[in-house]
Amino acid sequence: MTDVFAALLSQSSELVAPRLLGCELSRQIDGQLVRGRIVETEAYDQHDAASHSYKGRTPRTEVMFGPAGFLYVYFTYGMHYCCNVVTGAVGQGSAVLIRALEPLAGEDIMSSNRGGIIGQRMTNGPAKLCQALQIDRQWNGHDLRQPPLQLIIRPPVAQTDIVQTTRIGITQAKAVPWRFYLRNDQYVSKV
DNA sequence: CCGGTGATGCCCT
DNA sequence: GGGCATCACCGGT
Repeated sequence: MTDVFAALLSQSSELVAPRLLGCELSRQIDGQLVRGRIVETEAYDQHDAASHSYKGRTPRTEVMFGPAGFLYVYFTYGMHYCCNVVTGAVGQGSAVLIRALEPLAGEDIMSSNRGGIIGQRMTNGPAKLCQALQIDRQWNGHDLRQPPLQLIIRPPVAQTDIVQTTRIGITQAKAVPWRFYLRNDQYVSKV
């Protein structure tokens, strides 16, 4: 396959989730660059009771069943957005939740979007980083190869720098170890 | 630092 | 109508 981006993301969410650590989300807002390094992810899959796609295709989860490399944005708890990178083959219903970023550029814009918060609490949670990058429902289904919101693939991080553990904030399939984060990274949402 | 809790809207049963 | 892949704030330590 010549399309490296699609080839990488077309793998299972369980494989893609650790691979996205060290990759970057790049966003342009009013001509300004806002960028962050992914430091924490979680995998979700159709055969996974914690996944939105578990009960099959619905209008809400339609994007999850589409091609890899697109963004699945969902709204939860009446006020928060979270974003996922769709993975796997078409029809598979799998995605990787982006749970935390290390800010690399545009910290002033992120801080402004976050009500003035600076530092780790600016982007150390899935809804926090969406707020910082101004990602909401209108970005659901966005092609992550296209500006103004792109996923930048970086070389894989060393296996020894990755911690694998159980996912956060779910009530189903709590034992499944599909959360991945960078060891000793201060921007991870929770140790 | 820690745990408890209220805010608030949409999706699916 | 119940539950939710969350967050900020509050009070006690």
